Amino acid sequence: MEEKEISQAVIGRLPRYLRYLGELRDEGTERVSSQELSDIMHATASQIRQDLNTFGGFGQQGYGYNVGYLYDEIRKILGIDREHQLIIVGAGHLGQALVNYTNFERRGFMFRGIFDCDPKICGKKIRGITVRPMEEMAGFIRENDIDIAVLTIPKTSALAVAEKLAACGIKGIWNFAHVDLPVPASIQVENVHLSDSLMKLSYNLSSIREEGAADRKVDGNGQNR
Amino acid sequence: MEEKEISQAVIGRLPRYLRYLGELRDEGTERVSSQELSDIMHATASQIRQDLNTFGGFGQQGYGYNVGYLYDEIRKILGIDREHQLIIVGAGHLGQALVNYTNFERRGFMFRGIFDCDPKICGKKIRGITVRPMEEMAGFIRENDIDIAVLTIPKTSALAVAEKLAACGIKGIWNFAHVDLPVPASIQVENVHLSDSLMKLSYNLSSIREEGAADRKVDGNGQNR
DNA sequence: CGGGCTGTGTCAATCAATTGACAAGAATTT
DNA sequence: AAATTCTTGTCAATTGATTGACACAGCCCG
Repeated sequence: MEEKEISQAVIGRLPRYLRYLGELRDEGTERVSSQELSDIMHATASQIRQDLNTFGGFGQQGYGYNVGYLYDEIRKILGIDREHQLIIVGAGHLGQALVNYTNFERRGFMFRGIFDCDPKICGKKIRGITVRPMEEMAGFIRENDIDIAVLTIPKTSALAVAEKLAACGIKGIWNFAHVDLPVPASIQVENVHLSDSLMKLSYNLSSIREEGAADRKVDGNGQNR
Repeated sequence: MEEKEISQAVIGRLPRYLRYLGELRDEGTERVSSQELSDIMHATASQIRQDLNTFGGFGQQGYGYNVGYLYDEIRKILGIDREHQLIIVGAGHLGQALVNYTNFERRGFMFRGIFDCDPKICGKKIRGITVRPMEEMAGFIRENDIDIAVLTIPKTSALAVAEKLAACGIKGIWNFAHVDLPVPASIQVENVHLSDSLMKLSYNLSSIREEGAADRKVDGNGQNR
């Protein structure tokens, strides 16, 4: 399907491009040059052109990029031009918070089911979705064409659940459990290790940077430096 | 304070080292070699040695690394050998979920206050912490030596709040709002852009990898490849 | 409809990160 | 106590990512 391996660094920047393009589109801007984008996003124009060119020539010399067209193309590249069917595994606070966050559905990530091993929670409804027992998970995935499972369970049970998910043919796992999941390479895992992120912040706090207190500098991933 | 700039790539791997070292320590292992760690973590031994050596010679030739000692040293490097005082700004689902997640406190990240602009929520208690109106935030930060603010508010209000936080001298922001915060460089921002993370997963789903369905391969950040 | 201008696509150069190789120090064995 | 094994710290080589430079395509103005 793909010609040459595309670096995760580039992929990681696409959602950010999409975000700024969406804003431009919403305010009625029709065209944008890599230089203008670069000014807004605090990235180099060269990087923007290089990144976009990985996927094809979306721009036009002397004109720039058409905002709406580029926006749609990036959506296609990211595979968010169609719906994804998700389930939440683990109906704890975080699982419930994610279900209640409607922005995901606006982007085509549809929560179809919630599963939990605690029988006390099963039957309860969260934003209209019934919490089901774990035993029903495998069947549900197959019947409802679920492609992504969101893991919001403690690390202790994460491995067992991941194996179960792998067995019933899930394609991707959005993993909030604080472990690395040893699943087959055919399953994509995207980790959200919140405490790791917090520790990084902690490190950056302690290692005070002088930097002459320049007003601000945001890197390509929107991180301050 | 620091001698040479240390790359964020290295910092990003420290929490993962810490996690595996913690597990080794808990199961009573006293010493570990970079080779052994490399086998467990699926990273190259060379990278582990290189990373650790950025901060000093923690190991001993012919012996390896002392698990407990290395664990403590990495904690110090990350600045999690002492308590951090946090507030949550935005008492929505996500904010509440984070407050209820006790693992952060176990690592020294103490939630001291919750703030929200909605007067209907103010006064409510979440895990014993009262939700306060935004007006009290600046005073609270100063009085309680808060160093980190957790931003779990919609993107529309995030910029204004970030400015307010900057004005009252916060040191770090853990940003869950889907915007880049233009704060002074003296304030550290760690972004958790959940929808970006989901989009990355979506991309990796669509670009099917053949890879001979090798059992698994986990990269240095615990991502499958 | 031609000339100047703009701005992409792309190649080369630079910079950064990762991996490999090995000398030398410390532990362990004999 | 010498020999052997183990394993770090570090340097060099490689690989990967980012930036800079520019030819040329297409727009826009007169």
